[in-house]
Amino acid sequence: VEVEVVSIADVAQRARVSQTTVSHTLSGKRPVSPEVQERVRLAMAELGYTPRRAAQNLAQGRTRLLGLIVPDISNSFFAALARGIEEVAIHAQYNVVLCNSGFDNQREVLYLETIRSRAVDGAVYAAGAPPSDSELGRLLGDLPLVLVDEDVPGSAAPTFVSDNAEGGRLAAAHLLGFGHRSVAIISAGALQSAQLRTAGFTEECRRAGLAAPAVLDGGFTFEGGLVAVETILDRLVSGEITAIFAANDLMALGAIERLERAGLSVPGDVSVVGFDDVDLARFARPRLTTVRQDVSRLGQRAAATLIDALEGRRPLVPGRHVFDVQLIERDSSGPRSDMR
Amino acid sequence: VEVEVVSIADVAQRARVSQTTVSHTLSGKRPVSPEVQERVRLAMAELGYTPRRAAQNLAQGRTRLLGLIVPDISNSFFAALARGIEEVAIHAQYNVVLCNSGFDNQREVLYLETIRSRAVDGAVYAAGAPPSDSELGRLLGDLPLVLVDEDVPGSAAPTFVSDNAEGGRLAAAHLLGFGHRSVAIISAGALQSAQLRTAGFTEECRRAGLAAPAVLDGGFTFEGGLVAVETILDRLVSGEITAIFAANDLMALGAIERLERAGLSVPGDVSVVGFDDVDLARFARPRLTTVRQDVSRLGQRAAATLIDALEGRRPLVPGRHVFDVQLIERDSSGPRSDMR
DNA sequence: TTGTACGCGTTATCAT
DNA sequence: ATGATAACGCGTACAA
Repeated sequence: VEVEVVSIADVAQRARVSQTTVSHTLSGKRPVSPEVQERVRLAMAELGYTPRRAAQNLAQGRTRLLGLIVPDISNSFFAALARGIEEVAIHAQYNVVLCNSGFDNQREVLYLETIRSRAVDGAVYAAGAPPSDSELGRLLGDLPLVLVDEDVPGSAAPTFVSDNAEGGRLAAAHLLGFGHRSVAIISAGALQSAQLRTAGFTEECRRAGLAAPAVLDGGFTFEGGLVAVETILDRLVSGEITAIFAANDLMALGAIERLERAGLSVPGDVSVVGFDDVDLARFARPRLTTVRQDVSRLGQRAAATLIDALEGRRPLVPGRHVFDVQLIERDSSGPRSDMR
Repeated sequence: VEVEVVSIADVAQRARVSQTTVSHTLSGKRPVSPEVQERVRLAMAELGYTPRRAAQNLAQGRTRLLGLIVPDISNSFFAALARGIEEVAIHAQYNVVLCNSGFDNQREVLYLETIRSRAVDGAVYAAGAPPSDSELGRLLGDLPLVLVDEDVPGSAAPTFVSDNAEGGRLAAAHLLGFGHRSVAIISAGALQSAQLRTAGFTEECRRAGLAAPAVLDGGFTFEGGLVAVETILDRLVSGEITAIFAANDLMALGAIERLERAGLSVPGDVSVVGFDDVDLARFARPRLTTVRQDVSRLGQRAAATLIDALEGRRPLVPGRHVFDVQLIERDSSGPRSDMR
């Protein structure tokens, strides 16, 4: 079957009107008499006409497409974020282009370049491995951008993040309250969010007169959490370290896995606290004590702000929007063992 | 700061060449002398030129965009699917437009219309609530489409699915082997995949000379699994039904939740087998016995086939590609209690 | 090796 | 209320 492409000209001819009128019948941007409207609609139906997006895009100078850059869509935190963003987008008649960077800087740069080519009208950027300050500006030009979940130092884009430092403090207060005095932190590289969580936790420890906790790197992955625990296993076994704070739930679960494999019980021997409160946290056993972020609100607010700007309702103003977090006490944390 | 738009004409003028030469310097589709190339590249760099995708799209009649329609991106099965597809796409220099339908038929139709407007070059469709046969054809016209995870009856699109019936049989054989004689199935509405899983399971029961199991609906959600168990709680408590097969892991976890809430132990009192083997399955306690699908292979093969067709390498031919499944025995299933 | 000129399908401007 | 025509920015036959 040969493909026949129906253009607005075909419809116009069939309805015996101009292309202009066909266009306006569709957009409603100027009055069209009922009879003509009827003729046009009939012609469109008969021909099976649908306007080509590519042509509309060129003519209107926009695509009604939003870029969404996330480090890992199979991490359910980002999946939930994507869901919230897509939801808001579709209601405003935008579609979302999914960009999964895998925490890879080159990939993120690639996606940012895509964005610069005006393939999308704007972007929501959850950075996993952001380029340097100056590079980011160069890559993006003046394209509307909002940051979510992760600060990008030097960027003037509006930023939507959870109160990571407060989350760290809450986690610390919780563990300190259980009598833990020596805690290890599993953080993740250069990511601001992880650093803030670590900083908040450390600050609370200092306030309690304790030495700064050891900080390990787990790269935000299950595997990383597992390996991190391995490097301090002796101090865990000896009871020198009695609790672990992981900068996300995945690493916390990895940590628990390794602890149990070493015959250590959670929370009997070691308490573990995570961050995010992904679905996994509630299904895992022991159910994970963690700091909950309101992911969908984060995503929805970021997307709504971007769309408001694209629609000319409100310009994008620099600024950090910080969302409350909440400690969810479950079963992976408890009193220091020698205190029970 | 005012936005200055750089077009190919600006570059051409600055490099003192024609637009044609600029275009070919970029595409490499015809030779350009080294000196001229140098001049053009310099001009592009100085002006910060990036070709506009919208214009390229119109000129070339394509967008290098793939649509991906999934029922629920926050279900980690579909998240993994999306990841695999995006991975293949980006390597072939395509981007993915994420469409999350929420198992809502109207939303799916909306997305299919988007596709028809040639916003994308082709689509991967994981149906959650597909339109009727005839409607689908009407909606899509001749747009390249591949189906994944779910059959759509009446569609001629190449389909990539797991061997759902075999999965059902494996689950049944497993439970039958443990001595279970009365099992309930938690299925999901009109979805082909769920029906095939149910059919395979039922077939194996019949082969063993058993009555056909009761079939409940759980809508593929955690909540649905929970409610489904509730409706047969008495028969579970009485020991009349000793095992449950759920058509996906989420419903299996919901079922377990409700069972434990009712004081029934898994697998002590009731065995539960799921389907998919999402991440959750291995983290939940008891760790979930389930039928594993090779999600990433499914997604990758579907995407690769679509892209091959778009690049003109191989046309899309109707046909079902069925992928092997595998029973993963974990801790949520065991011998029938009165047989131990 | 390089340039000219047209087509892609729509929307915006200006005219009637 | 309707129509003619010019952008929009790029790719590419065709020409030189």
